[in-house]
Amino acid sequence: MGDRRPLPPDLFDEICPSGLLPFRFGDKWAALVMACLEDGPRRFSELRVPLSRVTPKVLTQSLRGLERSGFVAREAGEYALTPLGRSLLEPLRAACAWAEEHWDELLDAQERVIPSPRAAGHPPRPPAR
Amino acid sequence: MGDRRPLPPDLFDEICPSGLLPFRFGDKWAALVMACLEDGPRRFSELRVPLSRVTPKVLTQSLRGLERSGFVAREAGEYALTPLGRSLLEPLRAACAWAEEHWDELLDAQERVIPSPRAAGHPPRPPAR
DNA sequence: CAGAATCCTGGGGGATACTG
DNA sequence: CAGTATCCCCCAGGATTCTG
Repeated sequence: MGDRRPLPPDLFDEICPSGLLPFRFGDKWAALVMACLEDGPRRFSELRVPLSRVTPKVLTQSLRGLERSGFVAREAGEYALTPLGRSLLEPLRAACAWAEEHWDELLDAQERVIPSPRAAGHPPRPPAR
Repeated sequence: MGDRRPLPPDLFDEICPSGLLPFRFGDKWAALVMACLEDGPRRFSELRVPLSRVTPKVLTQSLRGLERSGFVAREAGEYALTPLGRSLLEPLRAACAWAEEHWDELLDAQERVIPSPRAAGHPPRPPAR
């Protein structure tokens, strides 16, 4: 590892903590929506199929957010990835690959519930896909 | 692009939307904390230097969250990345690299504020580092 | 079909103050 | 120094209902 110099106070001085940083990008469903648009434009109703657990309002919100960020464009009722959005798929894939690769470690960590405040949380959802 | 087959309804069937997926991982400051631990273990007060805008309570929260996820371990007042946490730095880096590479496009999108509900948001923070 | 309007709730996360 | 304890506010995001 490095040299253990003290951390400079201005390391993140004016940085918006995770504003434009694509970790923690978009809202809860954004990543999934992006994935759905991978193969080409989709209409609202098409998106609702795999995202059946998302209410239309929330899906709309998510899409509007992605539009505002410039990742998705809507044209004639069709949602499509912009070039920028498509380029974002790359780091997204990397992240997914990482998750699959470390899936069991992630679940392990979930198990050995460290004394969390609100304990007795959700039972870990079974993996899928 | 692909074949435009309809999206299968079970595409994300049992998936926790972005639960274990490292996009949208942790809380607001998690990524920054991880970055601070890159060069080796740090004590609470060391972390507070670059994260001066984060209150101790919130920083603690963030650290506890990272512990519970198995990304950070605390030992004798020192916080350090676990192997799992360290491995997460890779996709994180990829994401950061992407952000830097598309910085101007990201800002552009921010500018041309598409008719958002609560308009007149924050002025875009200037980039740093 | 493609949303918009309305209502409601949890908890993320900031400010401030206090403690072992 | 390394956190807790309180208080509080906002808003993501879900349920439900209504509309062009």
